[in-house]
Amino acid sequence: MEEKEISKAVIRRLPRYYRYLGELIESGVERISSSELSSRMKVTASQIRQDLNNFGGFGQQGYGYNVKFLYSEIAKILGLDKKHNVIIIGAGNLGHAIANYVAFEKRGFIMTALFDINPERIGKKIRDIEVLPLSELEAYIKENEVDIATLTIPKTAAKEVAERLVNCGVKAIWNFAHTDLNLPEDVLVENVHLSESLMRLSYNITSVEKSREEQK
Amino acid sequence: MEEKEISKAVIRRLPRYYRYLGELIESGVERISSSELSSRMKVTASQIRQDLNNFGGFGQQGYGYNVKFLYSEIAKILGLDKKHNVIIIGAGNLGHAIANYVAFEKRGFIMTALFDINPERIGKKIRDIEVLPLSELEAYIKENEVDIATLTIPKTAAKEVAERLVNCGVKAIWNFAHTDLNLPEDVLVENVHLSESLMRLSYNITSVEKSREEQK
DNA sequence: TAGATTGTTAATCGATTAACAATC
DNA sequence: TAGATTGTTAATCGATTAACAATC
Repeated sequence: MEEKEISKAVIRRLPRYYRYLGELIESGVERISSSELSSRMKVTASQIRQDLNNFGGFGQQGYGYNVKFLYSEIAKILGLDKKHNVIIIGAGNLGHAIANYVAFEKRGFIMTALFDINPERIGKKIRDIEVLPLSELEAYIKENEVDIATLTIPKTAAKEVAERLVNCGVKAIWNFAHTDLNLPEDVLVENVHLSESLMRLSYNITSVEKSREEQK
Repeated sequence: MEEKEISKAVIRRLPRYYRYLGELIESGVERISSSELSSRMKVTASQIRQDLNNFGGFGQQGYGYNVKFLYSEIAKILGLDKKHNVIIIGAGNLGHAIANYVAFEKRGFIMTALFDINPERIGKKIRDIEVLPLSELEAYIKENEVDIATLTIPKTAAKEVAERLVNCGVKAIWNFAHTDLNLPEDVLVENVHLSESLMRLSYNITSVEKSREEQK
């Protein structure tokens, strides 16, 4: 009913609020004002209050925000109160790194299987997650619930595999391949383009150098 | 002299233009109009022209843009025409993945060394990049030019190592640790927070589910 | 109650899109 | 020359910040 349509900018900031609140809990802080959080996170207090109020009034006038309560509310908003089964296509180093990262499980992301085409990798286990042959992808998805498919394969294979996933009904893809996947609108794609990230850093290095030269 | 101050939004899009232009070159396209590129990239033609004109007039009225020329101009803007020496702190799976990704070298990012504290990893080689003990970090940086330091270590170690890097004069950090580094203003930090990316995907999954429920 | 701080409206700022004159 | 398409200005849209009344 209340369709306010949350902007991407707000969503981009939510996980960061969540992370800071988690740290506050660890250090035993029970309540926090938007201005105190503002100085820690280096964003304006106004923005914090605006962002949070997109989802409801989590604070209390004169008091601020209860850290634990706000933390759990943001968890709900982000869907971290639900389990998500995640498969990983591509059991190379990057696939390994993600499968090994146990903190994901804590947030409800359960890594259930890896897939690869390399016979040497098939059958091996990472933690207790088995590496299956890519040829069994469809059969696996038919028998197991898959909420998120992670693509850690070269870009040459990515588009084809993505289509196979979509044909099996997978609705969310975490894409590490260096390419855009052109998929139907109802399929959610979250891209992690490492090379683009590195180029942005390179851009900033370059523009600092240029402005230093100009000062001479 | 001409300090227009390019917005972050523009910089975020530049590597994507670069990628598409690279693909166009590969498929033999010699020239392209902003509207043709617009339909491929799913951004407005107006935005493409605005973005590019921040850096100069690369096109020609009535013709469009020469693909190879524009590609090489964007490369220059991104600093890809210069070599950047990159070290990697943390020779785990993620560090391995990055060290193994040869496409970075093509763009001028030369991986020169890995560092780790785990004795089992020290001395090993990835391609021909050696894994050195973290204790030698300072000595290495003194003797070798390091343009970018990559942090692929747990967040507990990240802040301390980042400070060591800054003390040695490193001016750019590519940070994969799940934490913010609070460093001096003149140190450039590019964050890759994988868990935040996964949470954004989870948010979108959740909000699709919610809107489906509301429709009932 | 007085002080603190939120929730929310209004003002500002910046980014995107539209339009069109310039020009190849 | 006529047609196409850029470069650029102006209009619109959206996001951020400021301000303050509501209220704990």
